Amino acid sequence: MLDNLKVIFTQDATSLQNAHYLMTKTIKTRFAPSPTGFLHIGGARTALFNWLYAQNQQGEYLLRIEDTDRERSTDGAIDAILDGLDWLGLKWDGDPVFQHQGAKRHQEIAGQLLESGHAYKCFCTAEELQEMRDTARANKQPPRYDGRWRDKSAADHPTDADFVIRFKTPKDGQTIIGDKVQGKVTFANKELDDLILLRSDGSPTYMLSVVVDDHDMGISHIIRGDDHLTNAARQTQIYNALGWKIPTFAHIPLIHGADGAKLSKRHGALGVEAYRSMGYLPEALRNYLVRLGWSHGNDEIFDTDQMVKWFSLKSIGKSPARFDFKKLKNLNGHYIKTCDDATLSQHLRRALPDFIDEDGNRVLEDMPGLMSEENWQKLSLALPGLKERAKTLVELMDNARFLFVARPLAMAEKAGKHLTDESRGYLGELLERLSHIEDWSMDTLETEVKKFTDDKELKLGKIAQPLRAALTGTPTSPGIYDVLYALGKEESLARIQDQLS
RNA sequence: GCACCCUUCGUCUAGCGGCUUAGGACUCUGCCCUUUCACGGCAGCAACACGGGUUCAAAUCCCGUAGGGUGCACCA
Repeated sequence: MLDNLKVIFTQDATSLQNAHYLMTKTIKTRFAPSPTGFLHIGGARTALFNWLYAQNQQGEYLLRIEDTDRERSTDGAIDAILDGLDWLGLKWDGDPVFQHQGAKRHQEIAGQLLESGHAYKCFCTAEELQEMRDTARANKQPPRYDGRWRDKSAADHPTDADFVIRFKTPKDGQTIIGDKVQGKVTFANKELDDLILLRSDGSPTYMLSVVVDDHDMGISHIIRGDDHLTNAARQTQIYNALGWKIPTFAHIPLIHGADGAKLSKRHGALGVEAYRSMGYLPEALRNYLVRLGWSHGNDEIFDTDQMVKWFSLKSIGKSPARFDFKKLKNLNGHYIKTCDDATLSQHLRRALPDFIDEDGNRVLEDMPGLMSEENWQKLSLALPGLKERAKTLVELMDNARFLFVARPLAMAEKAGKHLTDESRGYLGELLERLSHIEDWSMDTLETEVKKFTDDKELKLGKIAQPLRAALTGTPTSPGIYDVLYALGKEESLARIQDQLS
């Protein structure tokens, strides 16, 4: 920021104004996942809120990978997170920041804190610390570091032992955080012990790195899960020790599983890519997620523009929400229905190879092999009818199966019931009429079939059901004219013929 | 154990002292529409955790109780 300023100072007045604007007005949010696993649903919502707030304020939304724990961070997890955000449409501004790359700077700041007397060397061994915690617990005391090296002078330090750098938290008084969601939250300083800034191998811990990075990146608003609420107090103390401006906090409540407890595999603790594989649309997931904790009156369905326009930290509630697949599904049905065919096709192609059910089992495994370009064409003809009645892409594809199966069709029991001697007779006559149709369009087909039922003085159901059975082998399907049309004349006639003998 | 946070229909929530016989959405049930399924339309079931205050008036403010959650690592 300072470097930028210098450059701008040499330029004209407009730039100077811009610089001032940058210094004081720019809203910057960040999403800061740790790459130790996939991007789960809670993280996705945190990212969404950060993204929405930045959009709403016309600010920036940055991505920082918190990989200071080199042991547990994996490239696979990083890819999964980036891919997940991309799919959800929560593209970050600029390049992602990798926290471990700032280690030097973090160490420098730790040194600064040491010099200014805000931190100290602690020579405790792991065993000592464990013992400390055990005794505390045995005495029904909170397990905390007792500060035994806090006031030791350099003369008392061993020369050949490993040490960590600890932050010297204020002993008395309280730390107050003003939170946009939680309101004013007060912690007694005696509740907070001296946290570690630098490990014995010299590597910085999360608590140090976040503060330094958020400061250096110019983050104005920290929106994250409320599991970080106590961290906010600790971080506030570090900001104060450094004399840095404290960013605005907004700690959002967590998402629980359907049973009210922690998210389990069954109830949403899945990577967002799992939702893609279950056949959910990103806009549906976004819409569902934004309503978990945030509201705009009685509104339920938002397109992205509306979300951005209406989003505010003020309207975020404080109580945790439970994850409910039923509602997600309903929303998904809505977005499938309203999605244009071309986009829907792309989603289908992308997700089809990985389709799973809600238990995570692979489904429709034979479909990818079935889907020749010709079949995708066929599918696109049937899409308008198909998307009306599917709540997930998996369901949609499953319902589309009749398009691709080979003749003669296997007949489901409930479908076969419609094929009686009587109905076969009608089908035969209808077949004759259909074979003369030149213009195989939905309108013509409808006219022709209606004419047939009029002539015969039949209820439409009398002929539609047997026809459906013959054409699809199933008791349910899209509208019968949709089916005839998508199948095409040749295939339709052949399928009817198959059932006559 | 200690600290902090939370508590309106089964679920997500509206409500921010009187407009409330507490509204919407999902789920469920019934009816209508109808070529099946789905959509859609209509109707119905269903909640202010409990106990004290404050006030002319409380789901809304305060205090307790109970229940739930989160945090308390050389993880992030």
